[in-house]
Amino acid sequence: MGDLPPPIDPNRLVHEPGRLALLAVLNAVEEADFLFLMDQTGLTKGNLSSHTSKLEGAGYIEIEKAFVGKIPRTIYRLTGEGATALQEYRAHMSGVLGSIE
Amino acid sequence: MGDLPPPIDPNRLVHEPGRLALLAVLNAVEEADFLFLMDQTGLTKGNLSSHTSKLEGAGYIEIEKAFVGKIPRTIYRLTGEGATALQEYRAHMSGVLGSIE
DNA sequence: TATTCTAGTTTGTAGAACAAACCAGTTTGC
DNA sequence: GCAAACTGGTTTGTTCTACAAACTAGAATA
Repeated sequence: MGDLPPPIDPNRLVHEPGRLALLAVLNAVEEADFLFLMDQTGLTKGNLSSHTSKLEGAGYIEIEKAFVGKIPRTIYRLTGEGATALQEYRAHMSGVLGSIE
Repeated sequence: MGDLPPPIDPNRLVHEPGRLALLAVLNAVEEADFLFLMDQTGLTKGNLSSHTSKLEGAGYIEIEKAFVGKIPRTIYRLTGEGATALQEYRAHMSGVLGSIE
């Protein structure tokens, strides 16, 4: 059964499953490339690209474009702001889920 | 830091914050009317109406329209299916959140 | 009988996720 | 050395959906 829930108002930027997956992966590894992120999140290239752009725009991740030899290689990292947002999301949703049942 | 997260694929019908709030409230009280739900969830009338319709369409809640004297009174209840979906969502998201940090 | 209140539903719009198409550059096969 | 295929993405277009505003039917009020 459970108590009445607290106000539910998660950060929508984090709440979206695709982006949550991205942030969670980057939180775990702290550095990843495009293919690794595709593999881990199950996102298509297009979605991964647009989600990473959105997260970069929010300052939650940073994107570093470099070359390894002649092959372009893009590295993604969580920023401090992104880590904070993820932790806040986690705390918020833990509270919500805890009120259920 | 945290481990790599498990596949993240929450039930979208439940994941949407407005509907999650609705389900969580109904899970706590097991019966509620329109105004109580508006108050508890913070949803506007229009959104509450459309979210309840969607949840009813999914079989997650039942809507009983009755009259108290001459005033129509609509009662909302969680169904067994809805309770199951909510518990599954809770389990899924708990696993995801647990993998963070 | 006109006005307002209650309890919703319907409608219109703006935003966002998603997949498909596209693109620049590189490697491989013939 | 030219074409075809692969890498590593970005851009574009469509569909879905949340949201708020406008609407509605009936009841109480004045």
